[in-house]
Amino acid sequence: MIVKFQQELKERFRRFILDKYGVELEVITEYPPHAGLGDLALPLPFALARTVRQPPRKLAEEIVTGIGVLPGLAKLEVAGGGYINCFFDRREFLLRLHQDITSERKPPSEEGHRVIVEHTNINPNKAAHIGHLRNACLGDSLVRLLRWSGEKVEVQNYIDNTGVQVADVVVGFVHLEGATLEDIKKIPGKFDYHCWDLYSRVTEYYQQDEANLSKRQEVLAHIEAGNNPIAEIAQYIATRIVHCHLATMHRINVQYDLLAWEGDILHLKFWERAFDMLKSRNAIHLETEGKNKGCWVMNLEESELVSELEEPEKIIVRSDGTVTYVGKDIAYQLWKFGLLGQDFHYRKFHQYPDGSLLWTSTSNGGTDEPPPFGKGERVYNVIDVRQSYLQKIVYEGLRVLGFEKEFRHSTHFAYEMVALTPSCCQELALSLSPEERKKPYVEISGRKGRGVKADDLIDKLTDKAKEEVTIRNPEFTPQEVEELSRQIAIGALRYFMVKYSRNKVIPFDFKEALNFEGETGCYIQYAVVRANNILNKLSEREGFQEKDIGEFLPGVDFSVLNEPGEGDDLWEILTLMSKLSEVVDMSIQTLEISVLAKYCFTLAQKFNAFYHKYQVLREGDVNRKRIRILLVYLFRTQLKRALALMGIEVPSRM
RNA sequence: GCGCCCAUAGCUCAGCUGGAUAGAGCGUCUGACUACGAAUCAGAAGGUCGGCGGUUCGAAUCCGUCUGGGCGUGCCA
Repeated sequence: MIVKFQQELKERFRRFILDKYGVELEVITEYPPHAGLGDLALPLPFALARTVRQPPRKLAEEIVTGIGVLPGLAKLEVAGGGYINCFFDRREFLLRLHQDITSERKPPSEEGHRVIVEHTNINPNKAAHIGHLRNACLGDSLVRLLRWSGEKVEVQNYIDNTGVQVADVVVGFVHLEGATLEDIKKIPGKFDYHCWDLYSRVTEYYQQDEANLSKRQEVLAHIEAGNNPIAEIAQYIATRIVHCHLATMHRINVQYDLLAWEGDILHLKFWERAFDMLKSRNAIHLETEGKNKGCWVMNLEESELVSELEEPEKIIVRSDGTVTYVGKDIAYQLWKFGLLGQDFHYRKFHQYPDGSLLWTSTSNGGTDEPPPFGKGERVYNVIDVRQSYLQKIVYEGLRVLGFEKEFRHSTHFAYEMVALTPSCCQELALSLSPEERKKPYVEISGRKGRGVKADDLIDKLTDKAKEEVTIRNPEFTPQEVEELSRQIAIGALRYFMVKYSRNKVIPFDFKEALNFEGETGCYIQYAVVRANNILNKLSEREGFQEKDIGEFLPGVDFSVLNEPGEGDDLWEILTLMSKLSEVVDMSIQTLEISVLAKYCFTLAQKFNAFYHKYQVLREGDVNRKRIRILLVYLFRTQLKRALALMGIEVPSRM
């Protein structure tokens, strides 16, 4: 809401500078370091001083006296070496803020462009781990932010069901366990956990004797050929694991619109189509000599990527004729933009408890009337930073095909990995080599079965939350405790996963992750719960209803807002609340969910301080009381909204 | 070798496109619950912003360089 207000101000200053000094300047606003210096600062005189060649302080004074009275402002002041500080008219601002926070947000228009966000993308051969959680929390938060800012968003989850990783688990079942499809189907309990252990046993099996690797090749060949028992086993494993992953992700409030299966990209010959396009554009060529003889390679000599490579070429099709992951991904990316001239078939895969449907791609026998998928205007791929180079090649593929706009509209949402601290490994009884022990952290490795499983972490968090809830509320029913601790656990987890900037490695540590105090999701939830408690007590004791606020507002005397003590305290929180949409824009622009996370925490902090300092229920002065009620209500509404953008719910009590 | 990223308080991190006294959380120490529930709050201690140059009226922020660490650079994904 503060953005609109600022634009009006900037325009007034821009025109004044143009009239008086004949200089066209972009007026920049910033926030003063503390509230005493005003609500908005204009460093404009410094910029003007350069062209006009006069001291900034003097210019600032001229501008302040010359520009006169501005709407919405209480006063202007010159400060420091030449800042112009603006003080808002607090009453007017508060009324605008109330209007803004209580009005409905318009839903995205149906005919608008569609944005595609791809995230999660876990290989369907083992349980999800904490690294995958970071991906899903970031991706899902981005989805929520985009939707809130009015975008129509389609969420895709790519399933690599034909790759090496699934093949390895098949090797495990068939060659290590001697299991048939029927045996595998009978495996009870957490199937993804079973595969987690099996997968690392297969890695050991390969290490015992390199000849064992031939089993992987056999299985891969069977999967590719299709219509055989091995392929059936692979598909069964992948599908069952995907259901496990969906269940895990559902626990943390993450949903998808479409599962895109790599197998379908192959069966429907997406790659062949993309291959033709690349060939006809001479974007790739068949290498006839040298070490890449027999491969189709993309020439990157003219790309800025060339400096990252030893060879200015990237193999797209191997000499045995199979396509690499990059090739498949180019085809997929083309499809996402509606550039491939081909489409999947679709059928329903799963229905979420809220009624929304998850669709899946399929190679044949799809449902008659699926909703439209693909044809995005912009595409975000949430993939960890280690794949930056491959992502660049995928986008480069679009560019060399002449799709300049789509190239520019492809965004790799890159984030750093979650790693394990040596102490965390010790806690999990994971063995480390002497070199690894010396490192600050070690990578998670599904292959080695080294990692913290997502469900285990969620369980731990939930158990701890249960303890805490029960200590504080021994009278709660088991169902209440269950629901509240779920919300608290997920809040803690989701906040933990987004509070770090994305280019920071998270060295995972149970103590930090299981914390409910300080800068945590729980802290923020607690602030909202407190605000709700006040509103609930008001309603119990005085029959207050939230809609009463709109009615008493016109009659309130707002002079309290201008008092040095209380006025300034309230004002600080109110201006902070007004910045949510600005923070959301910033988060999207920089792809930093941590910006929003930090904002929520700061807002909660300010409220907690207010909570201790000022009483609401027992305040005798009517105007004071009403303004405090207004603040509590606006705070509650705004922070709850901000938390929802990170998929964090607010418990009714805690 | 080349490319990308990181280095700020004992620990984990913020610090927006350069701007007004470098901020949080955890940990340590001192205080505050007959309640709008202390999963909280108030206060204290703790920093030559990795080193050295440069640009600028002004640099944690931009440029160069060095050091230390991480990750890429596959006919794996």
